[in-house]
Amino acid sequence: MNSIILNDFSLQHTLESGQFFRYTKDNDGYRIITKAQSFFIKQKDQQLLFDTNVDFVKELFSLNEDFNSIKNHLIKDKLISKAVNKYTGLRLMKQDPWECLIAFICSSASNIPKIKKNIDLLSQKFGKETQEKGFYYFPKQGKINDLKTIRACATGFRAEYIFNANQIVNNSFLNKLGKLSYEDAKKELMQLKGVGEKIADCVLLFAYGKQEAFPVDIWIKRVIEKHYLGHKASTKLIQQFGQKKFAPYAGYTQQYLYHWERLQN
DNA sequence: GTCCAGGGGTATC
DNA sequence: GATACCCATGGA
Repeated sequence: MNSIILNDFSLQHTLESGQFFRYTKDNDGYRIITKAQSFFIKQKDQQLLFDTNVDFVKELFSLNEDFNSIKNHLIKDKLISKAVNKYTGLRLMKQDPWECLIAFICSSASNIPKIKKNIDLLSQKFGKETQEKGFYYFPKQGKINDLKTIRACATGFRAEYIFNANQIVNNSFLNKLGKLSYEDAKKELMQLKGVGEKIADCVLLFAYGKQEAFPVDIWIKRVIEKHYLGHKASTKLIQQFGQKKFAPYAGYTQQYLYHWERLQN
C-alpha cells in the first residue's frame, strides 16, 4: 500500500458526485478500474491509501493543482461557499477522455446507477479482463463495434450513438481536443451523434479540465433558477449565465452546485 | 417549442 | 408487486 497525506480532499465526495462511474464500494474503501489500472483506494482522515502508484493517483484526482486558490475564489459566492464548506474536499477528476465520452453518452436521460451498469456491461462485453477475474478494463476506442451487443448492455436509444462514436473517435481526435480552445473543442465533440452541449461540457470538464465548461442538467437548471435568476429560463441561457458568472472556475462551481442540489432533502 | 427514444431508480400505495 | 413518474439529453 502506498499513501499520501493531504488537505482539502474527500475521496467520497469526489467519487460520489456524479462525475465518475467506474468505482465500487469495497469494504472501507473503493475499487477503481480506469485507464488500464485496477486498484483499491481508501481514505483515513488526511491519509489516502492505495495499491497503485502515487503519480497515477495524483493525476487522476487532480492532486497537483493549487486547490487552495481555487477554493478562495469559490467561497466568494455565498451559496457556493456553503457547498464548499459542507462538501469540502470535492475535487474534479482528470478522467480518460474516451471512457468519459462514452459514459456521458450513456448518461442521456438516465441516472447514475444505470450509467454505471451500462459502463460495466460494455467493459464486460468488449474489454479485457483484469488480473482479478470478473473485472474488466474499459474497451479502447475501436473495440465497441457490435451494435447488437451494445444494445444488450441496456443502452437503449444511445446504442447507435456509442457505435458511431466508436467508429469516428481515435487517438488523434482525442489528442486534438486537448490542444483546441474550449469553444473549438466543444464544436468538435458536438459533431458526434448524441453529443450536445451538456455532454460536450461534461467531457471537456471531467477529462480535459476545461474550466469554461458549465454542464447544465435538470439539477443545475433548478438550482440556478431558484437561487440566482428567480425565474424559469432556457438551458442555453443558464449555460451562458453560469459560464460567465462563475468564471474562471465555472466548471468547479457547477460540480459543487450539482452535488449540493442533489443531496438536499 | 414539443415530443419521443431504453430502462432502471424511486416514491407511493 | 403494481404503477406512475423521473432522469448528468439530443434529435427530429
